[in-house]
Amino acid sequence: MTQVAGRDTRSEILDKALELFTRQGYAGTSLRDIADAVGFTKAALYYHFPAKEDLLLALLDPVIKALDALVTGEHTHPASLLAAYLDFIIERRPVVGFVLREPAALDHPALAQVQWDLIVRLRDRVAGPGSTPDDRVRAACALGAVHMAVLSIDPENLPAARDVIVASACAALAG
Amino acid sequence: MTQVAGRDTRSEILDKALELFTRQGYAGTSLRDIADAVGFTKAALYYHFPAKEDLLLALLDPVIKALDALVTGEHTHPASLLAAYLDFIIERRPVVGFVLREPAALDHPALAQVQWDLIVRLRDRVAGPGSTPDDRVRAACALGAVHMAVLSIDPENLPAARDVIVASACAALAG
DNA sequence: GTCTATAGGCAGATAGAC
DNA sequence: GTCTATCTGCCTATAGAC
Repeated sequence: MTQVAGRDTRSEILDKALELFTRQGYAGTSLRDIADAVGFTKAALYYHFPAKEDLLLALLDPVIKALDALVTGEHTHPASLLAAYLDFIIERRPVVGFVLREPAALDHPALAQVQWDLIVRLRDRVAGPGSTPDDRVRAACALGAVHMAVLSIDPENLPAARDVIVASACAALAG
Repeated sequence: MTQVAGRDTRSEILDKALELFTRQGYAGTSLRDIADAVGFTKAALYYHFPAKEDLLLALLDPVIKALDALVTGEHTHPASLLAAYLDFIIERRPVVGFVLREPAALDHPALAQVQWDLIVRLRDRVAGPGSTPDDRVRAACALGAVHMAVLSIDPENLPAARDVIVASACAALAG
C-alpha cells in the first residue's frame, strides 16, 4: 500500500477540492482552504499540483474526455442518447454540478470553447440529422430537463426517478 | 439631469458589475475590475456601495422580489405559470444567467435559502396541487428546459423561439 | 462624488530543511 | 512527501483632500 499512497493523496486532494470548488466556486476557494480540508499545508499541495489551475484541469479533463466519447459514440436514437447522457451525468454528479456553474471553467481559454462545442454537438445529435432550428431548441430543452432534474433531485432518489426523467426529456424533445 | 446623475452612476456600476460577475464570477471579480470598467477608481465605488457584498445584494434583491411575486401570484394553470416564468427569465436574462451559476449567491447565508425555497415553491406550483413525487420530477424537468433554452439561445432569437420553448416545457411536464 | 494614499490581510507561489 | 518560512502582489476597505 505504500506505492498507492501517492495516488490516494492525489485523489483525496481532488475530492476535497471539488467539494470546496462546488460550494464556494473556484475563485472563492483558496489553496489554504483545500490544504486545511486535506489536513496538510498549502506548500505540500504544490508537490502534487504545480499550480491551482492544475487542480481545475485535473478535475475537468476526464469529464471532457468522457463527454467527447459519448458525443462521438454510436447512439442512433435520440432517446438512447438522452438516456446515456443522463446516466453519464448521474455517474459524475458532483463534477457535473460543479462544471455547470463554474464561471472559471466557462471562462477558461482552453476549456470554454471545448465544452461549448461539446454541448452544441450533443444538442445537435439529440436533435437528429436534418434538424430544424425549432428541433434544436427542443433538443436544448431536453438537455436542460436532464440537468435540472439531476441537480435538484436528492441523489439517493435518482435511480428511481431515472425513467421518469428520460421520459420527460423525450417528451420535451418531441414538443 | 444633475439630479439623475446619482442614479445613472449607480446603475452603470451595477451594469458593469453584473457583466463582470457573470463572466468571471463574484469572487473572481475585483472592485478594481469594476472600477476600471466604469471608468473611475476603486475608492469611488465605496461611495455608492459600502461593501462588495452590497453589489451582490443590489443585483439580486429585485430578482428575488419579482420571483416571489410570480410564485405567489395567481397563475392557475401550470402552462400559464411556465409561460410567465419564461417571460420573467427572458426579461432578466443577464441577471438570471448570473444567479443560476454563481456559487457566491447560492452559498450566501441570507440568499441561498430564500432562493432555494422559491425554486422549490415554483416547482411545486408547476407540478400542481396534490402532485406525486413523479409529478415534481417532471416539473423540475420543465423548469430546467426553460433555463437551458433561455441560456443557450441567442437572445435575439428568443422571441421567435418562445412558443416552442413553452410547448416543449409543457410536454416535459406532461411526460 | 471622485480623488490619492495607504493600511492590513491573504492570495498564489517558491526555497530549502527534513 | 510534507514541512516552515518567506516573497511578492493584489485584495477589500478606510481616511481624508478636493
